[in-house]
Amino acid sequence: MSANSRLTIAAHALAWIGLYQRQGHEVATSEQIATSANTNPVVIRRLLGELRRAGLVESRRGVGAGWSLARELESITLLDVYEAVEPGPLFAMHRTTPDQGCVVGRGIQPTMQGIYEGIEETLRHELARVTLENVLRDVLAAPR
Amino acid sequence: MSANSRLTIAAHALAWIGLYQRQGHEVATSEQIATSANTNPVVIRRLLGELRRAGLVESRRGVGAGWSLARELESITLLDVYEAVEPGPLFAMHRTTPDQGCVVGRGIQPTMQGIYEGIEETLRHELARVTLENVLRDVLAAPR
DNA sequence: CGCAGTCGTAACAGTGAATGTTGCAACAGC
DNA sequence: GCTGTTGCAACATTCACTGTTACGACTGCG
Repeated sequence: MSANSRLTIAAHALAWIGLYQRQGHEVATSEQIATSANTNPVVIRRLLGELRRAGLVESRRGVGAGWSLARELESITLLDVYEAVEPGPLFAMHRTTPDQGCVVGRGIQPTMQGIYEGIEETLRHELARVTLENVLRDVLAAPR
Repeated sequence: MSANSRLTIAAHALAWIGLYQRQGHEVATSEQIATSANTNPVVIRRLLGELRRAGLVESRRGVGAGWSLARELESITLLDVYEAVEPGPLFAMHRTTPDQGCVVGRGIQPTMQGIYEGIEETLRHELARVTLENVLRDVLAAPR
C-alpha cells in the first residue's frame, strides 16, 4: 500500500518535545524538531497544528515562542495521534459506483464496509495500547 | 489516509467469478467483471494477474477465454488477497533518514518499526478470519 | 516604539502511486 | 484464416503527501 509517514513524524515530534521538556526547557521550536526529523519546519508546523486542534500540544507565539505538550506523554496514545493526523479510512471503496444492476455490484460495498469497520476497530484498539511514554522509553533504550 | 481500492476491487472480482461459476459458466471475462465493477477491463486484468501469480485464479487464452477460480471461495481469505495485491507496509517511516546525532532521531525508527510490525500482524490475523465465501454470502444476503 | 524570533498559513512545485486508456502482439478454438 | 480474449507495454490523468518560499501576525525585550 505504501502509506504516508504522518503518524511516524507526529510521534517523532511528540517524543522530541517530551524529552526536551524533561531536560528543563519550556518550549521546542519547529526548527529544532525539523532538524531532528530531517524535514522542513513548515511540515512540522502543519502536523503540530493538527495535534494542537486535537488538544495534544500547545503553541506560543512571539519571542521565545514554540511548542509544548498539552498533556503528559503517559496520557497520549498512538490512537490519539492517529485520529489527529489521519483523516480517511484505511481501505477505500470503488472510485466509481459499481453496476447497481448486478447482484455483486449492489451488495459488495455494504459488505466490504462492514468488514473494514471491524478491522479498523481492531486497529484502533491496538493503537490505543501504546502511549507516547512507551515510545520515548523504547527510543531511549536503544543501544549507545 | 485515503488508501487505495485494490483490495476492494479484487474481492469484488473474485466474488463475481465465484458466483458466475456457480451459475454454471466455465470462465468469466475481464470485460464482464469490469462492467460490474464499473472500471476498465485492463485494470481488472492487471489485478487478476496478481491474483494468478498468488495461485488464486487461472486464466485461459484464445477463443472462449477468461478467468476461473484456482481454489474454492471457502479456502480463499482476505489475507490471501491482501498479500497478493498490497505490496508495502501499512505505515511508512520518514522519507529521509532522521538526524543520527539526535537521540530521538536515532531511536525512533526501530521503535516505530517494532510497533508497526505488531499492528500489521494483528491486521493479518483479522483479514485471515474472512473468507471470500463469507463475502459472497453476505453480498447475496443484501435486501432485494 | 521598534526589533527580532517564531508561529500561522497561503501558494505552488515536486514526487510517487494508483487508475484509466489505447494499442497491439500472442494465443486458441472454430 | 477469423475471431475473441488475455498479456503487456506505454502514456495520460488524478490525487495526496511532501517540500519550499513567502509573508503577515504575534509577543517579549531593550
